[in-house]
Amino acid sequence: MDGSTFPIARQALPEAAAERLRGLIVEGVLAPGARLNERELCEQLGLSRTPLREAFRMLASEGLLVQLPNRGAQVVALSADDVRHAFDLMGALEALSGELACARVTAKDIDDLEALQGELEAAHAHGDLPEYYRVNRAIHDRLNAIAGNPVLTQTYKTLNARLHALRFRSNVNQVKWSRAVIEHREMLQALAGRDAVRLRDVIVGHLRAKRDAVLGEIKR
Amino acid sequence: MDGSTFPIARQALPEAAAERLRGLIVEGVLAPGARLNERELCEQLGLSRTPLREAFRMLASEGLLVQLPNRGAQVVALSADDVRHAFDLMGALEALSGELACARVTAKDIDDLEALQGELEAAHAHGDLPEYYRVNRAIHDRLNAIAGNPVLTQTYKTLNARLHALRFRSNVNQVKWSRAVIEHREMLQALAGRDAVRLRDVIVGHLRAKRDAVLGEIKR
DNA sequence: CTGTTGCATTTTGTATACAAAATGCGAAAG
DNA sequence: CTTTCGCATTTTGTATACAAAATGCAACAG
Repeated sequence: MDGSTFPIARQALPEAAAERLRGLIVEGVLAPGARLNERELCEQLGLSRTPLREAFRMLASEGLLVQLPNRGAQVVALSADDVRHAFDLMGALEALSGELACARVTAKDIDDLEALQGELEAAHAHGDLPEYYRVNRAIHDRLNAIAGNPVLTQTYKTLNARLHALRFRSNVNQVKWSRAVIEHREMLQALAGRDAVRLRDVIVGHLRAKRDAVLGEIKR
Repeated sequence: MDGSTFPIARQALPEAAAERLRGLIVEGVLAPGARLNERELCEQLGLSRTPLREAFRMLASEGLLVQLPNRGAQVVALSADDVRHAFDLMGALEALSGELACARVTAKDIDDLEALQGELEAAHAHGDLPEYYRVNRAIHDRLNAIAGNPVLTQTYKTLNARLHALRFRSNVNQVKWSRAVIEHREMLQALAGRDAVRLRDVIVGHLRAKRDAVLGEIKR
């Protein structure tokens, strides 16, 4: 056995369908509130209703879909309160990531994060918002990985998918954007100094600002 | 329409099955690592494989089951590390509950919690461990409800189910038990004084102690 | 006696068939 | 002209049928 056996498991249809749908929801192709027709999706995805419905159940458990009795599934539409609540929780999750990371972070981790911070500031300087979001996400994911808590990571990823479903890739205003960059630098400093208390404060503040920015965009 | 229409939706088979299985897993009737035979469960629950499999997907998303390719579902068996990680996350969730609760708690809430605290101390005095666990859970659930964050509540409940699946209803030792009662009183004091910072510290410490107690029991 | 191979049986994964509920539209009544 | 009722169609929910993979056991080779 050389490990190169075909891992193309042909029984992963529900997982594959869920993954695909997750992408479509997060990218906004399937808009919030959109109703999902089973037959239609079956044809598009090339599978039958049984595995598709199992995928629906998974996504519903993740909070990306809501299933109405006898009326099928639809993409979740978050209210302003939902967003507020989700961001509050996200703040607690990321704060925990930071605390745990302080106890485990290595010199290489810091180097990598400083490189990412450089990319972040470059994206900011160029006004390249998509790139900024990409690097931002990479930083937060990296911090989460350093924390080394798979249960936390799973919870974080699930909640993140729900929030990304908002498509809040809106233009934040310049002042808030600059603030966010500064907060990222502060995060990195606190982490480098293994200052868990300060890191927690910075992260919670960072998420609070992000929450308010998103809520402001939503109101429009 | 008087609202008394039959809410016995006959299409809730997957939910009903999931609810039932969740109970069996949490109660320990279905032991960690146990493999679930679809046919067998179908007969016992009185339904066909289609809705049962949808229930499996839900429970797997909640982390109560693991599904192996072509080898069905089995009850999750948490490692010591899993328990450690789950409790660390639980600490962060409950700490957030406490912080949010400080900002929303009413006089009546405090009264109710003080009554529960009395029940808790009575259970402790009588050495009634099951009753202690019941009241303990009631207190934590109440705190969570006061926080008023449904996203948090959902996450909390799901994680709680996973931990209860451990059946750590083992006898904690007297010293730790007494400490827990004291910590509960401190929690209540901090909440009554709307001291979010102190409440957070007490809760995190409380969960850390609980985590270590459970880990100690597991090692046996 | 031990280990492996091949086959029968069981179990899982997917597709399809059938029943019940919801939906949409047109006709009829007010 | 609006509203409501009824029916045809669509869509969802569940059961079953079929295919592929896994499992267990017995026979055989070493």
